[in-house]
Amino acid sequence: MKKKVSLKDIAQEAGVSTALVSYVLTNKEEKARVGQEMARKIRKIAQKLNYQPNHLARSLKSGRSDTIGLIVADISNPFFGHIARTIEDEAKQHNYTVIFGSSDENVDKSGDLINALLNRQVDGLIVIPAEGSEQQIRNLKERHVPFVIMDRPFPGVDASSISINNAGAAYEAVKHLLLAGRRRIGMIAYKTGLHHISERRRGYTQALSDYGLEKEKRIKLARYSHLRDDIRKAIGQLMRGKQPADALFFATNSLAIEGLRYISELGIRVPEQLAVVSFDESEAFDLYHTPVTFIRQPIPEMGKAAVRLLLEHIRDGDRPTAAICLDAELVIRQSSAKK
Amino acid sequence: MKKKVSLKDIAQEAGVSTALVSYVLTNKEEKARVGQEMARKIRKIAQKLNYQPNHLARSLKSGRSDTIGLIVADISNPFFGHIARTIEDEAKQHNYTVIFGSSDENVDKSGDLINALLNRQVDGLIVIPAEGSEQQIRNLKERHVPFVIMDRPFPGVDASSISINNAGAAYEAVKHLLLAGRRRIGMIAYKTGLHHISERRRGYTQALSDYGLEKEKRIKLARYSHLRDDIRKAIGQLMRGKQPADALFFATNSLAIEGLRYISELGIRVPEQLAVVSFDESEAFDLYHTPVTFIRQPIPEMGKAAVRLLLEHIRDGDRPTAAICLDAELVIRQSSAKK
DNA sequence: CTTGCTTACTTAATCGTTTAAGCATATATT
DNA sequence: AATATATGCTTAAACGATTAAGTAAGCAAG
Repeated sequence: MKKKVSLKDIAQEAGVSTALVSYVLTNKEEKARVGQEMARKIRKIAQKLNYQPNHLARSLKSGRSDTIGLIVADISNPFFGHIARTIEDEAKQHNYTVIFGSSDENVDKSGDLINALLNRQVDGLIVIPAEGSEQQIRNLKERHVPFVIMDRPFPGVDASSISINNAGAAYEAVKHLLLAGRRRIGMIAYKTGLHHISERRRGYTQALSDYGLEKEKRIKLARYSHLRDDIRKAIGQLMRGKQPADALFFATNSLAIEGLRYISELGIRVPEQLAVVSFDESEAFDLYHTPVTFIRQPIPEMGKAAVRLLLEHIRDGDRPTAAICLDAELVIRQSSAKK
Repeated sequence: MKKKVSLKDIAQEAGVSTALVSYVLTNKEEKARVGQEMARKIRKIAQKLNYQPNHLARSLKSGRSDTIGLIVADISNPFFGHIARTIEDEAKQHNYTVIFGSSDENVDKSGDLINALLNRQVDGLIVIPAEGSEQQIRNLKERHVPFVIMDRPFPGVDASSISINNAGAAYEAVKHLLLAGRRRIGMIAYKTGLHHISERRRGYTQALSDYGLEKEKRIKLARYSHLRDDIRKAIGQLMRGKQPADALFFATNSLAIEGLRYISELGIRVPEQLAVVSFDESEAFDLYHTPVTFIRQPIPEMGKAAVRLLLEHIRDGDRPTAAICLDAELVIRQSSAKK
């Protein structure tokens, strides 16, 4: 790469010190009482040489990089992509840049990522934590790194977080299925200890028991690493016997998409034979022969809130933590129509 | 944020100079002839204090940031998300980090992004260029910034690029429709001068004329900014009259998804009444009632190739440019079945 | 004509790291 | 004994920018 133009080059050309150039180009001429003539000259030279400040050097001096680190599970998953996009936009509004990394739901990768981002001197982190990364989060807290957890708060950790009312949303979804006349409602979730998923399970369970159906609980779990096989097995189990499920509630969109693939293969009719509701949005839900009822998370609001809260933490290291909880919306379509 | 541990802190604790600490921690003890005893002591202290090198300072000194910049159109679009993911993984393999930004298919944003990334001293760029950003690319070349163009090469610019055989893939897709007995094949593409789209159009046109159907050309264009409306209008036009289209070829997945939504609304039967083929992959294509035939781009290979080529350019500023062109694969499913 | 205030700059230290060059001291070679 | 070599460390400059503190010249006031 061609050598970049530095303050020194401009200073040389103008016959002055780099300090003066710096004062002018950072608009501190008043304070530094730079001559108008000279200020104009410096600016002209800077323009001519196409000077671009070296952000690294500036950061080193100032201790601020104007960069935030984002850790998601997998940037190729549209849910996280969408989050990343809103964070990017909101960050840009505040003159921040985003560095990201995918943890792949893996604790070790997550730890490496956190370190890599911190070494690059990010001013703060937005983390969608992987299972088992609780200790890493505590560690951030101890080190007084400004950070915000998104999507998956840890109940035992006092940290700022942006999340949705997972239990409530799941409750509404299941209630909706019940009101549609379904009684044997299965749920397929990830096999994980992450709080957002347990909450969704809790909402499901609560709804069933509020309707006197606690005996009808049918939760099946799938491993992130064996998604396809586990889902097929789960659906196989739920649909077999004389009392097959008449509704399925999926805890995330990836579970639903994989599940619907199999349901189509099996020739199960939706919604006549089986109603379907899923957490999260997906383009695939629109194109399914009967558009899928789903729970829409307010992703743009979540992203904006995350960035704003993080910036407050960055600006004020002592800002008390805040757990922001937003509401999700049940979007009802044909896949959960009455029997 | 708590003050970070620096070389100075370690040096102080060990009672030596920072230079010595640096030699040890960068494994240059041999060269610098550091005593074994001392090396061990320094390493122990570093561990105890949990020293993490300041990447910014290192980069400032070395002139290398071990960071590559990625510019996509929109990270929330799964196609770009997928690309970003493979680039991230491949970069990590080589100890590089990725900073990204979404251009929104907008020249001004693209320019701002390029500058923002370069100011942050990225070692190189991978760019999926927006329409009209040709001059920005030329400018990169002039400034000797190492970069690789992905997905959308500019025919008039001598730059390294990774792309696919767009015309060939489109040709195969249309040929496939012709062999399936379709004769009134419409195409819906973006209204853009970007080469990859023109190439797809060229492939379509070529296939028609090779089969003696040049008169049957029906290309409709949609604006990125008015996707929904333009597609509805286009499909409306293609399907009306006594010679409605019996097949549709979509130039990208977002066009297809929007198009299929409307096709479902209109109650048009696929594939009986209308065969459908789309460029690019999508989960939605699997869940469509008749799984959609599509052209699969080799995204993982493209991402890997892009990173590798970029790293070669970074290592050797004089490396001649290379235009790598990969083949895409037509995945045939029911949406394009014989009439 | 000395003191003090402006104005318009420069000097120099600093951020954290790297690395060539220098400087003692000890040991080996002739 | 004089010289060379090896060993183990320190010094200091550099990367590019920021900024407090210093300086020099001009001018006004006492």
